[in-house]
Order: sequence, then C-alpha cells, then structure tokens
Amino acid sequence: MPSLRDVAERAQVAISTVSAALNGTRPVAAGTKRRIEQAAAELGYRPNLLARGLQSKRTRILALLYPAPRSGFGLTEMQFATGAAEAARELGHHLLLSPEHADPIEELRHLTGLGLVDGVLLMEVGLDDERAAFLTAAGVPFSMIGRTRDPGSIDYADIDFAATARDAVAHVAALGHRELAFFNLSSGAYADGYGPAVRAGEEFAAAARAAGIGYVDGHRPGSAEEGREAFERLMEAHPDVTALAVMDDHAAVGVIAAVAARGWRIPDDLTLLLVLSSARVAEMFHPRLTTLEPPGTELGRLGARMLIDRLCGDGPPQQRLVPCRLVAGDSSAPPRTTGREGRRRA
Amino acid sequence: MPSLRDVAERAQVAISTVSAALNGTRPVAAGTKRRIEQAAAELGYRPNLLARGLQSKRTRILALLYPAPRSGFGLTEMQFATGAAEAARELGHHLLLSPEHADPIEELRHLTGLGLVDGVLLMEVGLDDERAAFLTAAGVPFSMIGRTRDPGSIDYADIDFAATARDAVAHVAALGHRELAFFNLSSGAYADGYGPAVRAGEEFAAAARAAGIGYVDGHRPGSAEEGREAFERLMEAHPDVTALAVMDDHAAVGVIAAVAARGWRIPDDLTLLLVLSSARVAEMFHPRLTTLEPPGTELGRLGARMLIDRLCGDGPPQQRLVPCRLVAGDSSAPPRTTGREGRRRA
DNA sequence: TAGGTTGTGCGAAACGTTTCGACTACCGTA
DNA sequence: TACGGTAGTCGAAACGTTTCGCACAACCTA
Repeated sequence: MPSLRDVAERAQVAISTVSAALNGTRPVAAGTKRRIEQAAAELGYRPNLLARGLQSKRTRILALLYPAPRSGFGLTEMQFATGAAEAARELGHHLLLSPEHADPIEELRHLTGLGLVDGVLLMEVGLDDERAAFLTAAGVPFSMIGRTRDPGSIDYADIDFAATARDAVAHVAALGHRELAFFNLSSGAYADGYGPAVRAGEEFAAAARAAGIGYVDGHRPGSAEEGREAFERLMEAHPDVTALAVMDDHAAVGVIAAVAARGWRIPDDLTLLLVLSSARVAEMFHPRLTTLEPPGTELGRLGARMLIDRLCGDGPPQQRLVPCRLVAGDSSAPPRTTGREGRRRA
Repeated sequence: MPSLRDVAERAQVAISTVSAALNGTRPVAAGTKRRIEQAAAELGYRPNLLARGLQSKRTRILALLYPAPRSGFGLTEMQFATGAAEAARELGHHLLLSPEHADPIEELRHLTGLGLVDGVLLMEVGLDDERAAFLTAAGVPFSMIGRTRDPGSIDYADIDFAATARDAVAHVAALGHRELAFFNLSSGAYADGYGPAVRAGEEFAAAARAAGIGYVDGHRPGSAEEGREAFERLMEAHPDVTALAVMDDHAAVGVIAAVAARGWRIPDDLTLLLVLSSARVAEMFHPRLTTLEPPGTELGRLGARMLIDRLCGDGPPQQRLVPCRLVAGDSSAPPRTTGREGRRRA
C-alpha cells in the first residue's frame, strides 16, 4: 500500500506538499499539482483512514445503534439500516452496525471512548430514552430515527403520525365509511414508552374526531389469536364499525380469519387497513391489503444525513417528519348499503 | 479522552510500561501493574482504536458487502447482517455495512485500500462471483455467506441444500405423498448464476429420486400472478401431484389463490411447503404454511466467526453447510384417499 | 534601492499507540 | 571476585497523516 511518502518521492516534492495538493488545503502550483496527481495515480495511492483520523480527529465513521435481536427485526428496521448506510456512503462516510445488549449505556460509553466513531445514530428510540440523555450529557453528536417525548434541539427523523392518520381516515371517509376502529400495537411487546404505539393511537383518535366520523379503539392484539378475539369483541360491542385499521401484522392475520369465519368478505363487509407495515408484507395477504407503508429507507437516509450535517457545521436542529405512504390494495371499498348480518353463518 | 501518556504520568511509569501492563505483552512487576491498572481505571482510560490500528496494522473492523437495495431486502438478509454483527461483537470486532453499487470491484478496491478493514464478508455470492476472484487475487482475507461454484479453499457458510431437500421430501413422503412438484425462484429476478436457485433445484430433484417419489419441476414463478398460472399449468399436466414446494413468497400467494379458486383447500387437497422463507413470513398466511426456514442468523454468525479465525491464525479452510429448519405449519397433511376432482367448482 | 507582499514549497511536530534495543539491578555460579 | 543471565523498566522510533511556522524567490510600491 503506497503512502504519502512514496508519492512525494516519486513526484520529487515534500510530503506536506503532496498532502496540500491532494486535499486542496493550500495553494499548490499547477505544474506541481499535476505531477503529484500523476504520481499518486500511477502508484494507486489511497489515503490511510486511520492515520488521517488519528490526526484530524474525524474518522467519518458513524455507528448505528439498535437493541439486539429482540425477536428479530422487520423489514422497516432493515430499511433504516440500508437507508442510513446508503446516505452515509454518498456523503463519504461509513456506517458501523452496533447491536446493544444488557447495558446500552455502558456499551455506548465504551463505543464512544474508542475514538472510532464521530457520531451515533439511534434506532428504536423510546419516549424516555436513556441513551439520548447520555449522549447529550457526554456531548457526543447523534441523531435519532424516531424521537423522545421531548426532543428539544436533538436532530431526528420520524414518522409523521398525524399526517398518516389523516390520510388513513380520509381514505376510509372518502369511501363512505362512518365508523372506524383502530387496533394498536400490543401493550405487551412494546411497553408504554414505545413512541409509535402512543403517537399513532393519539393521532388516529384526533384525525377521526376532526373528520367527524365515529372511532373505536382500546384493543391491542399482538398475535393472530388475539386479533381474532379482538375483532369478535369489537363486532359485539360495535357492530356498526365498517372500517378497521390494524398496526400489528399478526393481529391482521387473526382479523382476516375472524372475518372469514363469519362468512364475511374483505372488502365487501369490512375495509381493512394495515398501518406501519411494509407493502411487501401486505402483498402476502389475500386480498392484498391497503397499507400505510412507513418510509423506512427515507428515515434512515435522513437520520444519517442530518447527523453528518451536524458533524460538519452546526446549523439549527433538523427535525423531520415523514408520513407513511398509502398503498391502496384490494381490502378497502365502500361499505355495504344493505346490512351484512344476513350473511353470517348459521 | 485520557491517553496512555496520562495513565503513565499518573502511575509514575513510562508509556511503554503501561502498554505492556495493559496488554500483557511483556512481564511487569505485580505492584507496578496494580498501580497502572488503578490509574487507568481512575482516568477511565480507553485505548484509541485508530492509533492502535495504525501501528499494529489490525483494526478489528470487518466489512459486510451487499449489493445495494436491489428491490429491498428480505428478513433473511437482515439476519445475515445482525448475526454477523453479533458474532463480530462477541469476538471483539466491529462490522461495517457496505452497500455496493454499479462497480463492485472498483468499490472493493477502494474500501480495502483505505486500510480501514481487516477483512471482508461477502453476501449474495454468485456462482461465478467476481468479487471473490478479486479478493483472492488481492490477498484480502474474506469469507462468504453463500458460495461460488468452486470455492476451493475459501471460507464459507451456506445453506445445506441437500439436507434441506432431503428433509422436505422426507416430510411429505412420511405423510404419504407420492408426487411432489417444485417451483423454483424466478429465472428473471435471479439470473442463472444465483446459487440458491440452482442448488435447490438440483437437490430437490435428487432427494425425490432417492426417496423414490415422483417429481415435477421446471416452473419458475416470481409473482403471485405467475404463481397462479404455474399452478394451473401444473395441475393440467400433472393432476396427480399432491404436494408442492415453492421458493418464492409471492408465487405462494398466487398458488394459494389458485387453490381456493378451484374450491380446494389446503392442506386437504394440496400440501404446500414454503422453501427458504422465514417463519415470520409463513405466519402471514392462512393456514400457516409449513416452512423450510433458512438459518440466516446462524450463517451470519458463522461467516463472521470464520473470517475472524482466518485473521487470527490460519488453520485449514472452514466450509460450513447448515440445513434449513423445518417448521411444521398447517399446510401439510396426508393426501386425500378419495379423489379431489369432485370438489372442483362448476 | 529598500521594504513589503504574494506565491510556493519545505521541515518538523503532533495524533496515540506498539515494538524493540538498551540499561540497571540483582541473583546464582564458577 | 568477576561474569553471564534475567526480571523489570525506559526511551526512541515507527505507523501515515495533517498542520503550521518558516524560508525563499519574484514582484510590486514608494
């Protein structure tokens, strides 16, 4: 691996001149510069990132922190990572994949102490995230995918739950539905502090209210079986509900089974929306579900970009909200004008 | 950030003594060692990875290379990454996420020239992978998740297609099926050089032959629509087939629709196996599909581990094959004893 | 012609490690 | 008593950069 010295030797100049020529940090005579560039090209010179980082205190490496394999990740989390890696690459940075374990804070202290990374990208941020608090206190630059309850001036990119809920409600309202129900994420899997569950719940209620349509929530099924039960209970208590938005993939499976068990059909007897799930997952269902697809790649990209911005110069905090994309499937349609009770099985 | 010098000062010894004490590379008197360790602890000293790497030529950083967002990744690819990151971490290494673009070789040359990574982990390896050839020629240590046609002495971890096919065939044979069909990956999406498609195809044929049961292949549906068509054609040409193994998730959706359109039911009229798909995906189906789940995390871990082994000392090449796990769902059952034609819709 | 300004280039220090030859006690042995 | 060996420690060089003060020439201005 040729070094700056080899290039300097070949171009017959001092090492510092080569550095200046290649980085443009100082004026170098045109002829000299050309000679240096040629020598560098001939030798196939690549600057050594370690040496550069050691000297300049900037490694151009970012770490993506995520809680280790809870129960395996979904497609959206994968998109955070690939999106962030992509954006980092485009901006001349590298992305380190850092799983967290038992003691996130201690590991964070360790990671940042190594001098290896310039900044940190936080995934799966809780409403009261101790990592964010630590990093702020430690003065380590970071940005979040998701956000804490009160982000202050921390950079973040998150889902625009308000807009997403508005879009979803507008979609069903435009079809003529007057009664919407919402199944949130299971309270078990994601403790109370999980932002998406809390925010989506609030925003769907608000959007329904604003649109003047009936709204039912309170169910939090986390599995197919719970989804079935929840749907049965829902129909018992609110038989007039004709549209349902579900956040959990597995719960949706149960809902579909329960609908079929009644002899009902989707979308004729129920309009079903899958919220915060990838369109690729929605395609697995039959009929293909209408989905509010989270902008995973986009959020990953934004998170990385704003962190890099922060590392370069410091402007005002960047806080971006991106709505989910509504992908219309075959599970939404106008409600029946005639009642559906008659179709129920014996 | 305290440096070795700060520790040396506080412990009243030379820098080199601190280094020796902390790394155990040279004998240090017990008392001195204790003093040094205490000073290091009090200062919260962390060795600077850049400086260490610059000097020792070992950064303990691995790069995971993957073709950039073809059409987005699946769960299995995510597991490769998290598994590798996990294993790297456990062995004191870091994992860099490196998306590849237009010119993988040029990017590889660049990445390895930076002196940032000790070795490379290749994902999505083709039967004739130019990256593998380049790395071998360049003398860069690497390992593969997947394998080339002729891996020679390159370390790799891949799916044991032979065992997987054997298990699948044994599963349906034990249920009493005598005619099995196999839908491979679409030839379009994965060109002819895609290992899993080629190997799975060969091994299913071999396993069926060895088990002495009828076998039909040749279909390569890559979407739901193609899955429907393929199933229709299959039934037309081979009405006696009672078990079907499908490799593509979307094709499976089409098959299920086609089965339902005939008025048939799964598993009564058809035993359906999903090959190389995660159990989480299988749960999205109704009924829940029997799956041959690829050991994504395991392969990721193995890939990282064998690369690190290679970096440390060089033993013989490690080449590991791991079979898929058969997760029995509700889509497999004994074939009907009475014909199913009668059930066909008018 | 003296003094300042600009345009180029050089050399040395510094970043935080690891490594290795050299030095000092001290001990055992001849 | 002199001599080789060893355990413990030190100092300096090296890894490949960036940065910065300084030197030298050429040119312009007064």
